[in-house]
Amino acid sequence: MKQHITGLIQAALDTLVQNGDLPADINPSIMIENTRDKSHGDLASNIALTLAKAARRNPRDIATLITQALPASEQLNKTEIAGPGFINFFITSASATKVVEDILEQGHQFGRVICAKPEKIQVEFVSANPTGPLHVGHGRGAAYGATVADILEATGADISREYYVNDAGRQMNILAVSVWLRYLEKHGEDVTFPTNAYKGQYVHDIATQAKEQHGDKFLVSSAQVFTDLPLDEPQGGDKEKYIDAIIERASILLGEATFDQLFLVGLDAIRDDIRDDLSGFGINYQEWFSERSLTSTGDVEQALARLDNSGHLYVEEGNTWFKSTAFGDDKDRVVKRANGATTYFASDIAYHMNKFDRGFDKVINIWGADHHGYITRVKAAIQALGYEPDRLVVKLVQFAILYRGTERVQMSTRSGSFVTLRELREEVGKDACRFFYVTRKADNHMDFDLELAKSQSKDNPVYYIQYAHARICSVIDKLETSEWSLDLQAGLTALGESTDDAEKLILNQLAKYPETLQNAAANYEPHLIANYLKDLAGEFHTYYNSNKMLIEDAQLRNSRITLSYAVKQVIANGLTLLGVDAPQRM
RNA sequence: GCGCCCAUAGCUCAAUUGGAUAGAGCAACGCCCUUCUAAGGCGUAGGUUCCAGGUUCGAGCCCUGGUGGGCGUACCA
Repeated sequence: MKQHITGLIQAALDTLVQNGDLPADINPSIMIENTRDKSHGDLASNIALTLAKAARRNPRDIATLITQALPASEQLNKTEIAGPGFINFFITSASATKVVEDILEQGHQFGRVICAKPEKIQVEFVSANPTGPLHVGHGRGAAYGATVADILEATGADISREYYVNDAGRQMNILAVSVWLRYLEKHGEDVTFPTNAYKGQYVHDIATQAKEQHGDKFLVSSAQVFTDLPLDEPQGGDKEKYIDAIIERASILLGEATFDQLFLVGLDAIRDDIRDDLSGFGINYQEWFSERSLTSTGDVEQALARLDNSGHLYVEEGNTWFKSTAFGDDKDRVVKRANGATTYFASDIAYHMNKFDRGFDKVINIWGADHHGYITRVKAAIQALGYEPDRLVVKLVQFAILYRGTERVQMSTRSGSFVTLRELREEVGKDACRFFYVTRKADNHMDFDLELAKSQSKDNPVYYIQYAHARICSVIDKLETSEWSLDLQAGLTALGESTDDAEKLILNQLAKYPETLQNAAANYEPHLIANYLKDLAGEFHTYYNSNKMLIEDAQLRNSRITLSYAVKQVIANGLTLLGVDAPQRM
C-alpha cells in the first residue's frame, strides 16, 4: 500500500515538473507514514513540507498541486490536505482487507522476508564466565541477544548464534582449586576454605561428581596443600596472593596434566549447566567457542604478528603494547606482559580476527553495559587488522533490577547466594521471562516485577497476549464442533464490505506487522514487537468483548472469525520471534 | 577529572527515527457486567517531555552548556 501511494505521488511530481509547476531539481524523497490519529486518514505523506524550501512555495500550495495531479486509484476513498501541508490518504475497506488475505496465504511466513543473497551475521551473546551458573543479571542479555538473532533471521539474514567461553585465565583456575578443596573435604581432609574461592553450592556438586568419576585421582593430604603458604585475608594476608599460591600448589602437587583434568571437570560441568539452562530458556547456539582454543591454534600469536607487521605494536619496559590511541582510544593497551603471557585483550583481538576470517559480513556483540569502555579498543584492534570497523556492532544491555511487588530483590554474587537465572525461570516461567526482558529498550535500565510477570490478569502483558491467542483458538474449536464451518473466502468478502471501526483498527494494526518487524531488525529493537503485540491484543480483546462470534448471521460470523483467525496468526508469529509460546488453551 | 548511557503523567514505560492535539498499562475517580474463556468492560482526570539557549516550516528526538542518576576508566577476565 505504501509503495502504491509512493508511486502515485511520484507520478504526480513528474507531471508537475513537466508542466513547470515545480522546478526540476527538487530531488524528492517520498515518505509515507502511518497516521497516529485516524481522523488524519490511514496513511499520510509530508512530501509537500519537505519540498517547500527547494520549490520556494508554501507547502499547502504544493500539496494542492500534488493532489490535483495525483492519478486516480481504486484503492483510495479520498485524499485530503491538512495541517501545515500533510497529504492524508483514506484507504477503501476492500483494499485494507488485502492484508488478511496475505496473512491467510502466508501463514507463519507472514512478515518474514527470504533473501536470495542473505547477509551472514554472527550474534554473540551471554558469554558469561563459566565459573558458576548464570544469574539473573545474564538473563536480559540472553533474551535480548536471542531475540535480535531471531528477528534478523526472520528478515532474511543468515544467522550464527555464538557463546564465547572464557575458559582461560585466572578465574577458571580459581574455580578449579575451589572444586579441588571441596573434593578433598569429601575425602575427609580438613580444609580451611580460602576467602577468594568460589563458595556456591554448585562447587560442592561438581566436587562430588569429580569424586564419583575420578575416585582419588586428585587426592593429596591437606598438610601438603596448606604448608608454607602466605597468609589469607582473615589472618592479615592478601587473599589474591593466597589463592594464587594455592593454584600454584595444586599445579605442582597434581602435575600439569592432572591439574588440567581437574580443571576440565569444573569447566565441563558448568558449561553443560549453562547450555542446559539456556536451552530451557528457548535459546540454542550454533557455536560454543573456546577462548583456550585461540592459544592452541596459534590465533593469538598470529593476530599479534599481523598487528606487529602493520606497525601497530611497540615494546616498552618489556611489555608489548598495541597503539590503540591511533584509533581514538584513551590510552595504549598491553597485549603481552613482560613475562611473555598474553593478556585477555590479546585473546579478544584474536577472537575478533577469527570471527571475520570465518566469513561473517557482520558481527554483533551483545555486552553488559559495564563493558562499554571496552568497545573503543576492540574497534581499534579490528581496524588495525584491516577490517572495516562498522562490520562490528556492539549492543549494550543495561541492567535489570528485580522487584517482588514494590520490594527490590537483593542479589549478590558473593557467598554464592545469588538468584540464578534458572530459579527465576522456574518461578515466573520461560515465557514471562523472555517477554519481560525484551519489553524495554536495551539501553534503558529496567525494573522487572516478578509478581506482575506471574500474575494472570490483564495487567500482565504476556498473559494478555497469550490469552488473546487462546481465546481465538477456543472460538475456532467451538465453531468446528458446531453446525457451522469456517469459510475464510466468504469471510474475506464480508470483511471487504464492512465499515466497522473496530475492524478497521485491527486491519490497520495487522498491516503494520511486517514493517514493525523490519524496524525492529534494522535497529536491533525487539521491544517494538513486544509493544506491537500488546496493542494488537488490546484491540482484539476490545473487539471480542463487544462482538459475538458464534452467531446465526453467516456474513458477520464469517467476517469476524476470519479477522480473528488473522489476528491469531500474527500473534503467533510475533510471539514465536520473542521466544514465547502461543498456547491453544490456557 | 575524563568517557559512555539515561532523564517523558503519582508509578512502570511508549512515541513509526525530525511531523499534526506527546500515547498505553498500573494506581485514583465514576459508571456497567458475570459472558463464545473466567481471571472483567466502558469512561473521566492526570504533562513547562530535568533546566537554559540554539538549528527549522516543525524538536521529546538534532547541536551547545548546565543539573541529577547509573556505569566505566587494569598488564583482571
